[in-house]
Amino acid sequence: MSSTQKPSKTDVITDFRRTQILDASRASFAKNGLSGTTVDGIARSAGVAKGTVYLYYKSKEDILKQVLDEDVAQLHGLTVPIITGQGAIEDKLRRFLIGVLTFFDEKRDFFEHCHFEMAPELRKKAEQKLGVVFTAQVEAWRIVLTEARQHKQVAGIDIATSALMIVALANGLAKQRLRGWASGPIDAIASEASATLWKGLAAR
Amino acid sequence: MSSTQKPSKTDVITDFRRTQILDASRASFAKNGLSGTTVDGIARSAGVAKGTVYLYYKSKEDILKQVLDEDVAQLHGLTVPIITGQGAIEDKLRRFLIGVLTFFDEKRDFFEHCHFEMAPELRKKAEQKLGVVFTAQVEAWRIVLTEARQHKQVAGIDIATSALMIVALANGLAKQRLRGWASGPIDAIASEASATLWKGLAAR
Amino acid sequence: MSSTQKPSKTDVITDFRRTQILDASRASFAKNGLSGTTVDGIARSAGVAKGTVYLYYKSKEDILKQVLDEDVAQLHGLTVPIITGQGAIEDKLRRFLIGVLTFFDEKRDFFEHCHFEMAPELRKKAEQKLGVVFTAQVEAWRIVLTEARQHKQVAGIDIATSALMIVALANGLAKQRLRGWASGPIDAIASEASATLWKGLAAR
Amino acid sequence: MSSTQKPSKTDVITDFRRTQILDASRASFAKNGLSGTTVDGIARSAGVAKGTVYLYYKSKEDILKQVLDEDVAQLHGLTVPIITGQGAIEDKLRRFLIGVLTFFDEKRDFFEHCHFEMAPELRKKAEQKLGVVFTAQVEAWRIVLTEARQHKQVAGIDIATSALMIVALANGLAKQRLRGWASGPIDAIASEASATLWKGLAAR
DNA sequence: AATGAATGAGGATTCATTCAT
DNA sequence: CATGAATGAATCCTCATTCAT
Repeated sequence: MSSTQKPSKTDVITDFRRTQILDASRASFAKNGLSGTTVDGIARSAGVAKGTVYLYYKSKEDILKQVLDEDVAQLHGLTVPIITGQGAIEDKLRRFLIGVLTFFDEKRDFFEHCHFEMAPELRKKAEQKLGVVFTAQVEAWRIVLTEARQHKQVAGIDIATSALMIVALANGLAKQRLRGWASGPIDAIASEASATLWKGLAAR
Repeated sequence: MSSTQKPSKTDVITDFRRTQILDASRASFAKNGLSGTTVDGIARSAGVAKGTVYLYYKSKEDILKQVLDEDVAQLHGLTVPIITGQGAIEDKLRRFLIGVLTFFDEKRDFFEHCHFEMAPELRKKAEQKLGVVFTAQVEAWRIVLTEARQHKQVAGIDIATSALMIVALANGLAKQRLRGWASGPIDAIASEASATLWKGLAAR
Repeated sequence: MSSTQKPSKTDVITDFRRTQILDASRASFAKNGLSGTTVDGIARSAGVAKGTVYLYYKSKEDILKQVLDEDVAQLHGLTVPIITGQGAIEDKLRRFLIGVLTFFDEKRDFFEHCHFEMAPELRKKAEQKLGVVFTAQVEAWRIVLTEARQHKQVAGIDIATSALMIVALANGLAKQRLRGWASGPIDAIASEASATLWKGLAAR
Repeated sequence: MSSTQKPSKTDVITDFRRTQILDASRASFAKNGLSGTTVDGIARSAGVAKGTVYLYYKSKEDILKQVLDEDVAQLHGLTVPIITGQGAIEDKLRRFLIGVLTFFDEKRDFFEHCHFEMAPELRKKAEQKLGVVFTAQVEAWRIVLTEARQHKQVAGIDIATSALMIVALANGLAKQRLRGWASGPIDAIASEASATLWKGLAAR
């Protein structure tokens, strides 16, 4: 009986349109870059008229914000639970790397490529949002590592830097792949890298 | 007395102007992004008239190419010699990280931020150039690690991935700093990270 | 009831706009020359915004092409049927001169004046198109004269040059008028010139 | 001992420069059209610096004026003396056609092609100048024909139109050739056309 | 006299946004 | 709700002209 149980037809259409437009936009941002993407093109891809786009988003910038928000949320959901969840650290490490690499492999161009074509103010905001995720990742790792040190599992003196390293390595590897400078199966790379990293981090 | 000792006045002016314009452009690309940078703005920053910019560079894209070329060359010169040079691997690791972090710290926004606002074709070229440097770094590390393994200094089975990890970590850390998600003195981070990484890579 | 009877409103608007813009362009090309014509000016004359011009024509050059095509077609339709149609040759001659003179009198400046301000490649194309009409005129006259010779109506040995003369005379007279070096009623000139020319061409 | 006998060195240089620049300009106007011709290009072709051009001509328009003046004078000198000179009318006709066709064959593109790219005011002036020559031609023919009629050599009632026809035919033929729509030796065309025209004009 | 670096007005074109239908 | 025609600000680039050397 709640309003969420009986979405009006209008709501359904609205949802449909918003998704339609957002998907087309994401694709275009990834393919053509931010300034290479035109509202005309978005409308055409989405199969609606240009004016319709403005019924659902108030500007091109607004569209970009939504795309970013969705992606940031996805990245967060895909990685932080792994860190804070159950399991051996080395295994978490491996699964974390897989998560990050998979996410960026899927986003391909968009995330890295278009992120920085934005107007200064928007860029700042976008970076803050993405920064929140990375900071969450680092923080989650810091907690995990701190606890592990108490169990003498890890040796590091500077836990904060260790946490940073993990996240940095994950993103660095993702970027290499993104740009095509490194290829090969994600699993293999994640296994190898997590093993090496764990060896570096582990006590003794 | 040779002609190289007495550059013509024209040459001096040309050099001066090109530098003047390139510096203004680099700053603007970093601050405003690629599409946020206008030739008018570049000219104003450089203290010359719009037309003057076109006396020295044939288009906005041409300017960007020059900026990229210079930066890529600088990154290469700043990092590869460290890897191929003399010294203990752990020390090289530390100095390599310092080199990469320093470079990107200096470039601040530009390199990462503007790199991806480019037109698709130009982007491809820029990535190829940057890719050459990263590939050179990875290859240099691979050679160093391979030799080290022959001396039983490193344990890795998959040397290629290890080399990739080093470069990825360096760039990942650089990016974190670039975006302000990680701060602190470069030296400290580099020392800590290289120690940990070396522990992971070293034999035994 | 067919679709041709009920053109969509869009079609009507499109037709209207294209005509509106083309007319303004033709006038400006005639008055100010090719490089003296600005898209801004065309838009102002046509009573639309600059951007609107680009909704209907993809470039200034495209507009010029359309103007030329229309005019070339008109010239063709106005002259060739006279030559190939029925009637005494002397009468055709007179009517042909009238047709050509009338056409250029109407076009006033444009046709002759702006034709040659074009970029080399476009100029070549325009000349080819106009050349097609003139060649068609010459060829039509050649056929008429050849047949007339078989009936001993004309004396000429070199029919090809005679045909060329007719067309050249028509255009030469048109140009004189166009530039204001010759005035007077078209009919009088056409009558006099065709009589003289026919006397020169006719047998005996 | 007059000043014309001992031109100062400066005068010689001035003359040389002016000729140098004018020749380069004429060539460029012919090849690239009026707006396709740049002062930079003229200077380069003439082998001088851009600033030097402005030492001898006060503007691009000024250069064009000079080129036109020279060409108009040449056309005049090449045709009017033939008409007013000695000889049978039919022969004069032939030689007149040859003169006009030769002139335009030599000028090729320039005269016709660039004449009309000019700014309105300049165009008017240029047309006036050229009009003077054509009017002079027409007037010279009118005098010749009028006298001939007194000797019962020509039949025409409307001598003015006959004179106009001659000049129009000459220019019409010249244009055909100019644009490549008619080729063949000038002499043959001139002979054939003058014969036919004379037959049309002559008494009986 | 000659140079050519510097200028900046001017013009073609694009595209985000609005609004009447 | 949806449309797409219309808008005009913004941007890149050209080139005639000037002037310090």
